[in-house]
Amino acid sequence: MNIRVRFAPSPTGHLHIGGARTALFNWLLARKEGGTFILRIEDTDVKRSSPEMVEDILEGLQWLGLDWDEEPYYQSQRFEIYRSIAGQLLETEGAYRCFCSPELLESKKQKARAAGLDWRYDRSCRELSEEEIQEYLKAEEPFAVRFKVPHKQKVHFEDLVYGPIDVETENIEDFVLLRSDKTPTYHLCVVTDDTQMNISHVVRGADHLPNTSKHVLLYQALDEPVPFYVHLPLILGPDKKRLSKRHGATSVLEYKKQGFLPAALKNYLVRLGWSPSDDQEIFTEEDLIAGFDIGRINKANALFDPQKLEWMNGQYISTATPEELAPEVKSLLKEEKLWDEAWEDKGRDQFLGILELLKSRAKKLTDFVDMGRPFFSDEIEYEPKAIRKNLSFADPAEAANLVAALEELSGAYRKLEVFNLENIEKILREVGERHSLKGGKFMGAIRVALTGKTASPGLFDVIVTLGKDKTVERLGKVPSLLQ
RNA sequence: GGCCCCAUCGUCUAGAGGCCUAGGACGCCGCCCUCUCAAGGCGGUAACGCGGGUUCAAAUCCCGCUGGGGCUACCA
Repeated sequence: MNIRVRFAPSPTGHLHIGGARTALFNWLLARKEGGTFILRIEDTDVKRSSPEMVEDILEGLQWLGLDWDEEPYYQSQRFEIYRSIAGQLLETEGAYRCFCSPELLESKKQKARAAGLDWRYDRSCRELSEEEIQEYLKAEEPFAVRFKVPHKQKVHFEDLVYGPIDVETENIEDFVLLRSDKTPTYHLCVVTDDTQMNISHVVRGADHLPNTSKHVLLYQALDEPVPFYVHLPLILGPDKKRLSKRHGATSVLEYKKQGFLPAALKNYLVRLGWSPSDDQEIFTEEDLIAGFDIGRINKANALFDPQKLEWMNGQYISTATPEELAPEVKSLLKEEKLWDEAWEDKGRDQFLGILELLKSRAKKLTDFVDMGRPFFSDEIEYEPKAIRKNLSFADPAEAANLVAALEELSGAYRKLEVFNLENIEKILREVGERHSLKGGKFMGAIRVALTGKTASPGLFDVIVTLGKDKTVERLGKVPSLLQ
């Protein structure tokens, strides 16, 4: 079977977590089966769609590496096609003209609601006589085209995730296909396009489950084959509510900005609603494509957990090589004005060494900037907390002792020919002992002097990486920092 | 309200009648490693919503309830 799937976002909003997951599942299915993944921009709502959002969606997909086949389709360029299908349905009496004005419908709706009744279009235009219709037409009354939902029938379809679903047509409204301004609605467009684009599997969010019966009816009226349906459980916010701006409803590009890796985000997303047959959590892209299986998609909605995403991202950063991380970190450093072109050539090894030191500690790419500041910049920010903890002494004698020890250490380092890990540690421990300073205490003070922080990579690594000159210089600043 | 869907640790999930004393992952807690913080290693915490059936046997099948979600637009 020739698998053709589509991701069909509406550019009325950003490409958010939920949309990205839908795109990912479509993409995985296509790539696994050697099928085709197409992108279709559903911009039929001219008022609410915007080119900026189209741009956001394309960029987001590109960032995630969800490459589409064929040129993207834009529904706004296909209005004539939808109109002709609507015309066809009018002819075959699968649809009818509705002359009710939106205002009239709104007031009917209000009234019904006030009376505590549930409202569905009352089909008052469905039985209009030919004369009445001609009269309206002659008067150039605007009309919408509504689908003629068959009476007392059962609509049935099989969803590959949710199984068999049956709905009584009595519960389905005569929905609008063409608005009175002649623009087509979603229902008409999806069915038309999925048919014309030969879509084999409709993979979309479960929020479309109630729409599906309408679509099946449309296929039947058009005498077209119904595609396979694969509805995906919804991703809800940590508060069990629909994804909102506070969590995942922001653009995936926001995650990029926050220092997430596309591979990590994809990996996290794929586990929302899908699980492998074993306990694997981290997947290479090849694993994912090979192991993806519609049969293992879950039915229950999932809650978005930012903590697990961070963990996942940290895993990807930890296992990445410094070379792989370098380009991303470079651009972040550039933004912060911390980038030095020397890192690209003669300082390259040192730069990579810094990344190596930090990567197991970083959860996000932006952490390289925060944690790496002492290495990338000479302007050290001394955390007040760090000074308080490691450079504060009630007893002046203690402070003097520390200063003396640091002076001795600086002197010894200055004279040190081979400034390597082994020698550095040996000297430091000796000096500490000579001044009766406990290892932790001494090193804590040095850590603050060198990095301004309470936490850093291993101190000896820091010293070697910083190099003799910077180490000595920073150690010399301690007296002015003491409290 | 009506219609549709769903229901295993706080979260993501494994589980397709006996393999379940319910497994893994995140988080949280503790220990180890240790110069701090991570990473890593080890251990712990914690769940089958409730009630009826069916069956020798039910987390797994059926029904009801409860709870949650979605849809209910001339939005998509």
